[in-house]
Order: sequence, then structure tokens, then C-alpha cells
Amino acid sequence: MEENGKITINDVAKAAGVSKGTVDRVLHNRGEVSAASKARVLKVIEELGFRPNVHASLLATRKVRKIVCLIPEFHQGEFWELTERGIGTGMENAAKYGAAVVTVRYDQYDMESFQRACARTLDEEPVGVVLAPMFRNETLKFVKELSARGIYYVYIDSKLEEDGYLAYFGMPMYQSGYLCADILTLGSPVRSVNIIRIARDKKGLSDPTLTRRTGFIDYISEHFPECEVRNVFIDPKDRDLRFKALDRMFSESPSDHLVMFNSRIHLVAGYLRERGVRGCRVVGFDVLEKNLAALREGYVQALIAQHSDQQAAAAIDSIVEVSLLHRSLPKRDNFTQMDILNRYNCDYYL
Amino acid sequence: MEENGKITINDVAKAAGVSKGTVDRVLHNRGEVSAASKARVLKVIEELGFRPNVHASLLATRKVRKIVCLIPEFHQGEFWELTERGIGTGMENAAKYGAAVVTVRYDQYDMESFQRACARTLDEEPVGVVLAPMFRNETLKFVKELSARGIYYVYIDSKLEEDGYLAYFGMPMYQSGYLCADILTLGSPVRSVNIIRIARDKKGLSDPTLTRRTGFIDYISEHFPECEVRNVFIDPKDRDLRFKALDRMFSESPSDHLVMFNSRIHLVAGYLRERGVRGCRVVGFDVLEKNLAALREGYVQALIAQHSDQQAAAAIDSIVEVSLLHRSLPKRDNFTQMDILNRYNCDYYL
DNA sequence: TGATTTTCCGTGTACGGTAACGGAAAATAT
DNA sequence: ATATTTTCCGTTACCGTACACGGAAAATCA
Repeated sequence: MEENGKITINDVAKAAGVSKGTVDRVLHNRGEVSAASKARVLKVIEELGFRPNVHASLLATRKVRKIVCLIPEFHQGEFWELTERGIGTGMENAAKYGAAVVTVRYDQYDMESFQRACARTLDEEPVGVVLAPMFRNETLKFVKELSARGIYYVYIDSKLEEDGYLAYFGMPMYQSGYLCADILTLGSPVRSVNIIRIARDKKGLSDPTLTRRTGFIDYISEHFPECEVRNVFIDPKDRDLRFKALDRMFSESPSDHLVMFNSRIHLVAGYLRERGVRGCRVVGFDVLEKNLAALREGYVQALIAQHSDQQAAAAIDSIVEVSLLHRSLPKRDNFTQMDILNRYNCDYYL
Repeated sequence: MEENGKITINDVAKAAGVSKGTVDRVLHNRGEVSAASKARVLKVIEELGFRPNVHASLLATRKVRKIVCLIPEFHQGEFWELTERGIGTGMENAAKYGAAVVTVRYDQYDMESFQRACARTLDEEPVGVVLAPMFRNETLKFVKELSARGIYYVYIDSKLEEDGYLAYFGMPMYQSGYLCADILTLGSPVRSVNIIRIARDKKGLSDPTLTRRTGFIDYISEHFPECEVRNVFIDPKDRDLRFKALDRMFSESPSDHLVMFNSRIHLVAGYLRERGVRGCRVVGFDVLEKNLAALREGYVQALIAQHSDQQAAAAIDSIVEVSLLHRSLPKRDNFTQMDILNRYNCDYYL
């Protein structure tokens, strides 16, 4: 019976005094089983420690299970590109287990676009969803619907303060700001720091880097209380406006320590390059191609990076593990490591 | 991913005008097939793009394929412990595909012990071997034998300059030394640097950190030619001898910049802790528990780390992919990223 | 009570390979 | 020429699960 711990569905059937068809029915909650039989089968499964054979299962099953990734649209060279690469990796892995990964996109600045994307996601009837929460309230509504339908969901990048998610993969935001301050100052007192921020036209969008900024400011005030921290707002689209704002910064409140908390530090680097400004210590986040270029040219001294590709891949894997391989639940909150990149190790990143 | 992807062994058999038994024989080089039939089958496989169904294969096959990991013995808290963790991960993954991972150990200072380990490895009749080359000549002899038997092998940690390996996973050693110099000096001129090295009693053992040291020294002489670089030798076992050597260093040729190129920087940290020496900038390699402790306490400012666990896991995976899943050959040389750890990001490492 | 519907469950086949078995054809020996 | 090997290949019994099918028993209806 228990040869090599290889307990089959037949062993369970025999021990429970039913046929393998019945065992299969309870395994998949397919109904058509009396409460008594179901209880008996469940008990035997427990006692024998029966685990279905993944390969036999995958071989016998016809239908393809879907996993949806719900992420923002993006242009080439933007942050989400790396996430998309990770989705590709996750897709390959999922394919091994006969699962298909579908990517559904939305405009991260348009809530209705997000709502339509949610509807499309449900239409796919997935077993699981990977999502990065951009619109707080809408997302809360959506994940409640997912829970109701018994669809697993996994947060990447950031998460909401609710309790139904299967797992979360992302960076510890507060700590990343704290670390950033240490990298920027090299641990030695500095007179002033200029934080470059994106001017937000639309209100209501939550700022995902707020926590990071808090960590940064805490480090500064704990270590160098007399250091002056200023905020400078720039326009991400309009080059002229942006250059004007930075010109004004350098004339009115100059600092040789510049930092940004999102992935757009290349905007600052572009300015420094054109103006021929050297000698600033500049630190930013994330490994966009343009950021790496700035790092190599020396307009940026350090980047703090995370493997958002691995996050996405891990998120997909966790759904595969649970819903296809019937493994036990994964670790809930998974904080990615924070990678410090400079010109000497960036070429070996990834 | 392919078009239909639904090509089975029966399709191949039909198209080649043979039975599936014959197709299976050529698939596994099991012989008992005429040259003509074999050629025909191979051609059809190529044309149809046939890929055997992994799950069906795993379901039908009885025997367990073995993968051997050939690594040095170690004590708790030593470098190879992390590698062993990675072997565990690789083992879980391999188990999904019905493969068993066997670890064979040897004394890295005893060549005969290594030779015995090689013999034991061959006795296991593995489909693949993961190894870290410690004894150059003996390893060369061994891998030649592996090639002759058609056994795949993958290098981790470092590799030899021969051409039969399936893949290599390790750190770019020269670059890691170069990077280390930048981290130690923070890119600003320093007067002197003391390199702490392990006094080697036995000759003939190759020093795996030589290349790293070269990278370090190149950085220093390129950036700060007047910086004095000294070598100080310490004993790894005998605490008194070690303390005496370090005492002498601090009195005769002191420097506030200390570096080690292996994983033993905690030896230096231990000295600094006991002597109450503060104010040195100390950089080392690898995330041993003792190194992390020293980092948190501030006796070490930075560690350069690699995920040797991921290396081992990736090495095992590559053998699984090729020999069990019949995938195409993996990327040959895989350089791990170099991670910079300080007290603010080390707690999120892994 | 007999007819009809539900509930519940056993049986059988398909899924795509693996490998043992045995037999026909070809090669070699007697 | 027949007897004996070899070579080569088709057949077949699994591997463990999913799911359609159909039938017996129980419940509901007439």
C-alpha cells in the first residue's frame, strides 16, 4: 500500500471503501458525493498523507488554467518594463504546468480604464490574479470580488492594508528611503539636500513613494539634524519647464546632493548632462536603461534597485504552486532585497 | 508556445513509418534501431518540432535520476553553508521532476579525500554533477572522465579554463576586487590600505581570491597611485597568533582602511571588537552570520556578497532542464550580480 | 403503488510516454 | 541446406489522474 510513500488515488479509494471516481470528486469539490462519503475520503486523505501526482494530473487534464497579470501600460524604458520581463519568466514556468498567463493593462492615470481592465480580468475566469494596486478604493472593491469568486490574488510592488491576499512581493519602502539617505550622504554630514519630485497635476492619486520619503527624512534628521532638506518640483513631460525649474533651483537654493524617490532620476541626469554640471552627488531608484546610462557616465552616483522582474515571476509562481500544484500556502509578505548599484557593479546586474 | 504544441510520439511514429517503441528508442539512444530508421525518425522529429511531454514521461518512467553535488565539507557558519542551502532549493525543484540530488563532500585541503569523493560520485551513476573546483589538476582529470561517460557537469563558485562544462555560475572575480576598492575608499583618495590575508601553510593549493586582489590593486593604482598597499598575514585558527599579527600591524604600519578578499573578515572584526578599535573602514566579502553581526555592530562597513545559494540552485536546475526536460542548452557563463551590503540593507538580504 | 426525478457512485477510457517482451527477418554458423 | 544468432521493431501493459457515462438507490411525484 504505502510503497515509497507513493500513495495513489486508488489507495485512498480502497481505504475509504469507495471508487477512485468518488475520491476525484471530493478532491475537486465537484459535488455529487454524500456528506458521509466525503468526510470518510477526507479523513483517509489526511491519514495517509495523500498528495496527488502532479504529472498524472497535468497529463489527464484538458483545460488550460489562466493567471491574469493586471499592470499599468508603459512605454519602452519605463519602470514596468522590468516587471513585464518577469511576467515572461513566470509565464514559462507556468507553461510547464499547463497554465497560461494573460496580461491585462490599463492606464495608471485613468480610473475608468482600470475598471474596464478589472472587468476583462474577470471575463478570463482565471484561477489567480497578480496585481499592482494603483487606485486604492477601486482595487479594494475588485479584490473583494475576487475573493468572492474564490480567485487567488497576489500583490506586487506595493500592497493594500487588507487581508485577503495570497502573498505580496515588494520592496520595504521605508527602509529603502533610509538606506537611500545613507548612500547619498555616505554617512558624513552634509549641509543640504534637494529632493526632486514630480509635480502632480491630478489629485487623488496616491503617491507610492511617500513612505520612502519618510524613511529618507527620518535618517537625515536622526543623523544630521542641521541638514536642510528642500523639495523641488519638476515636470516629467515638458522639458523646458523642467529645465527652468532646475535652473531656478541651482540659482536660488543650490545643493550638491540631489535625490529622487521614483524611477525618473534620468530626468535630472539629462539636465546635468546638457548643462555640463559635474560634482553633484546624485542618487535615485530603479534600473531603467536611461538610469544605467547616467550611472555609467557619472551623472548619477548610485541607484537603489529591486528585482521587480523576480517579484512578478515569484508572484506567478506562488499562484501556480497553490492552485495548480496544491502546495501549502506560501509566505505571505516577501520583502525583496535592496540592491545598491554603482558604476562598478551595474553591468553585472541581472 | 509553439503553434499547436500537440505533436505526440505517435505523430512522429506515424510520419516516420515506425512504431512509437522505435521512436522512444531513438529518443533515448537505447540502440536496437537501424541506422536508416534512426535517421528517418530524427528527421521527422526535427521537422515536426516534437518535444516530449515532460509529465507523461515522468509519469511513465520508473527510475530516479541522480544529480551529484561535489562540494567541500564545512563547519557551521562557513562559506559553503549558503551553497548548501541553495542545494536544498535545487533539490526541491529537481524532486518535482523525479530527480534526486546527492551531496558528496570532501576535505578541501586533502587531495586524496577529493579523489575518493570523485570515485563515489561516479558510483552514483548520476546524469549530472555540480562541482566547485578546488584542486585544479585532479578536477581536470575528473571532468574528462565525466565527459567520457556522457555526464553533464556544471561549475559553481569558480571554473577551470577548459571547454566541456555545461554551464558556470559564479561571481566575476576581477570586477569584484575592483568594486571592493571603490567601496573601501568611497572613491576618495586614501593614504594607505592594509590587505589582510590568510597565511597559507600548504603550498600547491591555488588561491581563488588572487584575481580579486588583482582587480583591487588595479583600481587603487589607477585612481590613487600614491596610496600605499600592504599585505598582512594572519592565522585563521590560532587566535593569539592572529591578535599578535594585528597588534604588530597597528603599531608598525597602521592604516584605517582594512580589507579581506575571502569570507573571513569577521576575524578582523573580532579583533577590533576586543581591542575596542573604532574608526576603521573595513570591507570584506560574503554573508556569513558572523560577518553580518560585525556589519550590524559597525566593525565592518560593507560586505560584497553574492548569492551562492542561487548559484547552486541554478546549477542544479540547468542539469534538470537539459537532461530531464530535454530543453536546449543553457547560457554557458553566468556571472552573478555583486551585492553591496551595509547595515541598512543587510537585514533584507535573501 | 407505480412512475419519474435526484442523488450518488462505480466503470472505463484517454492522456503521452516507458520499457519489457517476444517474434519476424536478416545475418551467421554448422 | 538447415540451425542458430543477431538485429530490429511492433505490441502491450502500465504510470496516476480527470472526466464522461450510465446505472442503482433513494426521494419525490402522480
